[in-house]
Amino acid sequence: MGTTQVDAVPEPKYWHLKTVLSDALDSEFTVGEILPNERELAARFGVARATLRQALEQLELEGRLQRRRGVGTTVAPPRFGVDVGPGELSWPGAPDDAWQTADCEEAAPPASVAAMLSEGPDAPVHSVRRTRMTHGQPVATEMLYVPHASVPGMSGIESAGGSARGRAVLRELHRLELEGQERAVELGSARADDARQLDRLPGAPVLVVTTRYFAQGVTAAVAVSTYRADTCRLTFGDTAPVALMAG
Amino acid sequence: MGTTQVDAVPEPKYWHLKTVLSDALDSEFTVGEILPNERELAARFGVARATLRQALEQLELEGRLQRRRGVGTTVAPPRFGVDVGPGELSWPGAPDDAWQTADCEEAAPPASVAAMLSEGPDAPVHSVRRTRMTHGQPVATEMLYVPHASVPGMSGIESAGGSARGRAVLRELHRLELEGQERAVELGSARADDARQLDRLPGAPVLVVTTRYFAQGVTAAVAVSTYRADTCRLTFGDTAPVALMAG
DNA sequence: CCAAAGGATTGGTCTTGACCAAGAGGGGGG
DNA sequence: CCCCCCTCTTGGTCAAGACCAATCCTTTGG
Repeated sequence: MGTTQVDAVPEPKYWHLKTVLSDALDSEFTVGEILPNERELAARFGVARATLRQALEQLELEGRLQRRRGVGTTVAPPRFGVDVGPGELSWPGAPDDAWQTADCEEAAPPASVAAMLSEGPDAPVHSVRRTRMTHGQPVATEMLYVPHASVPGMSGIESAGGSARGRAVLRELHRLELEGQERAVELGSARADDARQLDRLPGAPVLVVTTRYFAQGVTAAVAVSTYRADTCRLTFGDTAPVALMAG
Repeated sequence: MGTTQVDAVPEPKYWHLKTVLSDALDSEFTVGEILPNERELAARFGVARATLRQALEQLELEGRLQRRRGVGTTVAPPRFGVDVGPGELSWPGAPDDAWQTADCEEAAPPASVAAMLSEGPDAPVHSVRRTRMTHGQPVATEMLYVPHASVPGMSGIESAGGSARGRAVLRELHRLELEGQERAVELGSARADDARQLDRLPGAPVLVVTTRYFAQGVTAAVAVSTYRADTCRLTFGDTAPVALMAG
């Protein structure tokens, strides 16, 4: 009766709260500033802490907030523009933006990767792990799967694992003449080991970039790169002009 | 004392639960099959419903599950491989995979887009909305922002809004000789209007692809494409061989 | 025979309250 | 003066229960 007809589709509280907080972040807070703690915020907005947390989780997913246990919730800086193209294997690595460490073992690749390898799912592969740093922060961790057949020059040699062997595999790969690649991006949640590398909790949202490199007609390597979705915007190369035609 | 030393870092219940469910999905369920309802699952595993839901949300984020209110939770099919490159504007649209409808208005672009336009943030732009369908399902919705200056041929003409005008803008754009593009992918959460187009709830995780098209040295158009993160794997072109050099 | 009404089912939202674990910071002992 | 330990703060996890909203399906009435 007296109520205006605004509530045709009632908005969830956490959704409205997210909007309010988002506006407040734009107008009343600066990057790095710390917000009041969750209990106080919940009280201030007159909602349960669980509801408030639902709003905060949304904002964290969008990269607006950063939360750390024992510390507090801070306003996140804009996402890094992280260049991922045309293929990390060919990327020299600019200063303040480079791949670090490259451990290597003989772990079997996951089924989804094994299916891409030309040598069959049981062929031996090198598994090289490396981590990408930007502005002093880890933004990605990658598993590179290289069939032994792709780098025959070092098979059997350098039997020790670790970063020395990993770098050797990468060196051999760079000698190959890569003919092309296939690439896919999808959303995932960080496994426990990836989360540790990325300084996040298990299950944190990540962008998974799967790159398949071709050489001499076969799959020379498969890279599965896991980027922090909260801090990264993936960009694709510095736009060498591409031929586009009219429809 | 008597406890074995397994619990160095106790695993959250929802995380363990997610693993158990994930394994069960692989071995005991088929795509499309419906799971027991949340209350029963929670009882079966001896956890609170909130905890069970936390595990289900993770699995949904990973595209393993699909949940619909009033219906139930079903096992999701593998993600679609959706081709997004080298640029939707140049994509003819295969059968069963096409852009539909193209409504057009004069809405002002968001600040992040306005900043990319060469004509300044206040220049008039066409805002074309279209939706991409795959296998009968909506997988993406896009807002295309085209400065009036980019399509002078139709300024003032076809003053009516709607899909006719939208298609006219697209037609004019195809006549341009595009010189290149910049592209970025990031994680976002669906706004209310996007969620409606994608048949999802507001806040659903989406992959936002921002493409900037260049023509004659200026930004001819900016496309913001919003893909359902639960059902899509973004792929980039059918791999025209790329020149890669050795390090 | 079809359409409207109504109830049962299911996931979505919200509350209250409790405890746990990671950091930060202060105070005391070496 | 430095380092260790304790405590406090903060976000993370978990429980139990209530109600809401979308959907499906049966029943009822035309």
